[in-house]
Amino acid sequence: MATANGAEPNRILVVDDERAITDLVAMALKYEGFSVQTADTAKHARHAVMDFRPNLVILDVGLPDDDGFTVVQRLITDGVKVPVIFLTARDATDEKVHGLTIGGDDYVTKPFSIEELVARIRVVLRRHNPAGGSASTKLVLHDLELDDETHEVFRGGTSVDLTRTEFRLLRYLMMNSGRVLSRTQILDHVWDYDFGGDASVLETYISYLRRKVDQADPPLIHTVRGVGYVMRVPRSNPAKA
Amino acid sequence: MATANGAEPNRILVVDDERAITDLVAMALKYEGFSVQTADTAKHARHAVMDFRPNLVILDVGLPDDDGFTVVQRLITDGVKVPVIFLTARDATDEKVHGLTIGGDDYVTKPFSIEELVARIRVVLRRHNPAGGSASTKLVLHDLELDDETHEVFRGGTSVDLTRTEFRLLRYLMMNSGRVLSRTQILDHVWDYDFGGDASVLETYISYLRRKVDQADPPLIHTVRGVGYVMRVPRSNPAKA
DNA sequence: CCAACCTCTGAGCCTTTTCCCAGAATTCCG
DNA sequence: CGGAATTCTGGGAAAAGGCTCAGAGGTTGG
Repeated sequence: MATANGAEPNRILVVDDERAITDLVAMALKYEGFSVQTADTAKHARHAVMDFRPNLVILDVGLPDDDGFTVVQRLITDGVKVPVIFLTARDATDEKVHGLTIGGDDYVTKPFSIEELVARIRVVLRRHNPAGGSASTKLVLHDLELDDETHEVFRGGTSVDLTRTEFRLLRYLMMNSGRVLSRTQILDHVWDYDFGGDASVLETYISYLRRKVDQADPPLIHTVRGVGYVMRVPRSNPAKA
Repeated sequence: MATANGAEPNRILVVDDERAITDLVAMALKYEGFSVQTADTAKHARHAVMDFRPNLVILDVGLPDDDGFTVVQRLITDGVKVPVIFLTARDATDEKVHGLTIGGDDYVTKPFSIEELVARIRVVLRRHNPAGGSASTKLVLHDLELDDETHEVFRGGTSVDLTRTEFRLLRYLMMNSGRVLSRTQILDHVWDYDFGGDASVLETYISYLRRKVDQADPPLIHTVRGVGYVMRVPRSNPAKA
């Protein structure tokens, strides 16, 4: 949840000149329970910061009127202290993309997966919000643990090595444990937004995950035929003697 | 932490006429928990010292209106006693610079790495603040020790020789042990702020470090594929709940 | 001025990961 | 039970990521 038990939702400002990006991100974040505003230029961004007072800014460094670093400098000058997650192009050999992580901010390269972005948002918000921040970075389901910060996964106390995609998929499933997720939903969240491939990858990765983390009893990853997948600890089944 | 369990944060005044420098340093130091103010001339600096009462001043010697040496003399005349870290250009082999450090102060040549500057700050503050300064200068992880003051590194009691870059990299990794650090993050902190190269140099240095300090068992430097690096003593069994 | 040392680059090599495919297995339903 | 739809899984090709080495260029100190 984006809010700590009923408190005000966190406000997030999304700044990018590509409409497709802001729309995509805004929709995803709203669904996550955040309060979202968007801006498409550095100028609008500065106004929005003053006005909207976001708890976090997602900022494209390739803005037409100003680069992201400058925007942040201006904010600091204005006395505004707000964490930033930068969006950078994959081929960012630019000098512009330097020193961005100095202030404890983070960055995500385009194209990204929604899941990845949301995960980063949570990490940054937790770091900057020690108040409600005793919440750990760990997801737990039965004897399966996933630690976002250290990137470690344990099943029944034993460490398991996962690849990046496996890790993201498992995180998404665990975050929504108990809820049945459609293939499309999963694909849209876990894979990069420009993924054009076949949906069967998902099945492959489910298979990988089952082999790596779901050999133990009881199984936690369940197929809902015709619908999708769900993670949960199965209710005790009396049919079995 | 910049503060000893909840005490007042240390105040640092950053004086440089280049806006990019003060911003960069201010951002980094704020994130480290210091309280920071900036000034861009000697005149402003003197006012800020009176006003802000910093515990430490970071002072460019190449100020437009006055050189750093004079600024310090004035402060002494005014009866203000505050440690100073001087910023000098790389080619300043002047005796002047050496003269500057006689008061237990220190100096750092531009361009510097954030990591290096922060390390120096801690050393100077500790020296001038023996009160709360029982914090040791040693970093320890398993049987690996790094002593900031003596610049020595031991693995399993055996001394290891590191070059400057190796040492800085190792220090940064150890300081953040348990946390996965991205390549960009490491580059931003450990390499000089004007470094324009690509991340492959980091891989080279990781390789050097592994050869020099991580041949022993268990390995402490771990690659998190697709993410970055992390130092930790591997655990196959986490604490049970 | 030379020698030693350090930093960074680029290339080659190897490993891992991702993705796609196709056949096997499972489930559903009449 | 049989057939269709759906899901699972192993194989393999292509791409990505990471490691190491040799050497160029720069700096330092004698």
